[in-house]
Amino acid sequence: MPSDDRPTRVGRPRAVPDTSPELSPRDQILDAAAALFVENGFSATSTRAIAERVGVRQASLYYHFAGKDDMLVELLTTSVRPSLDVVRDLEQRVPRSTSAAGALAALVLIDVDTLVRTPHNIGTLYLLPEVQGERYDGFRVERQELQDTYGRLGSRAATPDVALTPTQLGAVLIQLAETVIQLRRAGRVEDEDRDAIVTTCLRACGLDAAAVAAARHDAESLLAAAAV
Amino acid sequence: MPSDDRPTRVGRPRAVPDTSPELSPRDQILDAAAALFVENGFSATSTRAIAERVGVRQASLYYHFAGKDDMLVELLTTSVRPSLDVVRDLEQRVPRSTSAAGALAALVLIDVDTLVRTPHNIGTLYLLPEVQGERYDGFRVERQELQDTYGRLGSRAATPDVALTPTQLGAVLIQLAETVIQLRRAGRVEDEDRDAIVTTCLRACGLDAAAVAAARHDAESLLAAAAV
DNA sequence: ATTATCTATAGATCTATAGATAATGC
DNA sequence: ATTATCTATAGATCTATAGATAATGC
Repeated sequence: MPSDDRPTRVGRPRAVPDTSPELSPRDQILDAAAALFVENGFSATSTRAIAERVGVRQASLYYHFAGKDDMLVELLTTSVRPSLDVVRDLEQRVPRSTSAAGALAALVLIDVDTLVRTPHNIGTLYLLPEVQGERYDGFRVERQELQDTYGRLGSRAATPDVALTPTQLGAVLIQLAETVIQLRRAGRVEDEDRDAIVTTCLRACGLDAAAVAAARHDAESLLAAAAV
Repeated sequence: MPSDDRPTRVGRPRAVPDTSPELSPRDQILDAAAALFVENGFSATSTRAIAERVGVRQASLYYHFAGKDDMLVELLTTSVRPSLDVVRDLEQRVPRSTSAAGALAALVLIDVDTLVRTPHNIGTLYLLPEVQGERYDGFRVERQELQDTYGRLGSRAATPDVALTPTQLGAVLIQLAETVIQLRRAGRVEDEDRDAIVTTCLRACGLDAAAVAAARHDAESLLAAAAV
């Protein structure tokens, strides 16, 4: 038989034929929702707009999701999760011999990289005012854990003349890492931009040029070891 | 005559008596809108909700504003304007003798201070996705001017071993200053938090502990001179 | 029988306009 | 006469549910 037979799906066919059948309908919806939430915000995005982008009728969304909220919840958690996983692993595995500054540099690299690679600049979703609502507590807890890790690693890396508390460092460092979100909004993010962010995080911890270079080197080995 | 006569106003009286007659109706509306936009976002805030908070009927808003958009435009511009005014003045007036690092420190201090003092944490409005729309071009131009100033002053202040371009520095420094927005979201902002931000901005430019202290000292004199 | 869609629609908004009304100002 | 409100409402949404339908799976 000719292999260009569309792998037919169960269920009533769509009125408009599926343009990306390689994704599950659920993932198609999430992708469309992400793009629209990022561009217009959550409340300004109607379920109708999401459905149109997917190519299904508005009501069909409710077969896959209970409502818009659930789409946002899922997008948020899948967006911190990768960083958080690597981070948990990293903080445990960091051998005594490795510099805290190296570990911090590795964390920033990973986090920035995740934010750059994520489709539709999903990182902006953190900034939506709706995410302050308790409906999204779970996500905010995970994000706080990431911020705390920044604070711990930053404090361990910091030179003695840095007066910031771990809490302050956590806030400042995660904010710095998220500069990449704004850069992406403005245009393409180059390798030099990522370097600039990593370096600045290390500078914030009081490291001088030589120490920054050393930390970046340590980060490379750490990440090479982590990549399976 | 007894002076507790309410200074009666022109126009039909409100159904519910005015709770803050010291503000013009226009300012009452802006204040309510600011609070609600910050808490719930722009699209999630209905004109009805704004009117309720003010204590007037929904339709009455349209006597003062053509629509929600116009409220946001006005809030945005009045929120960058103060920083921008001081900054324009500062950059011109900076005498040759003053250090660029001092000028940068002064800029950060002013900007952070503005963001801390502004009612309802209005700075968060920058982050609303709706503000990306061309309806708000004017505001974004002004903000870009502020960011460029960060870039210029930062570059002049930076030690030779700092590899960031002025553009990169501008993005990083303004992002750092705006850490205060997130801190305010989380709770009260202490003097130490502001210090932490200023110091980190200077560190980002490669300054060591001694240079940071010197720059902060220069900033004090600059600001003392600026305050009329 | 199960799955994934569709059509149709109820009910709840929400924005903006038209026109009336109740004050002060002249 | 002017000003700042009010009441009433049209028209356009928007979310979510009910129930029908057209595929595949067994």
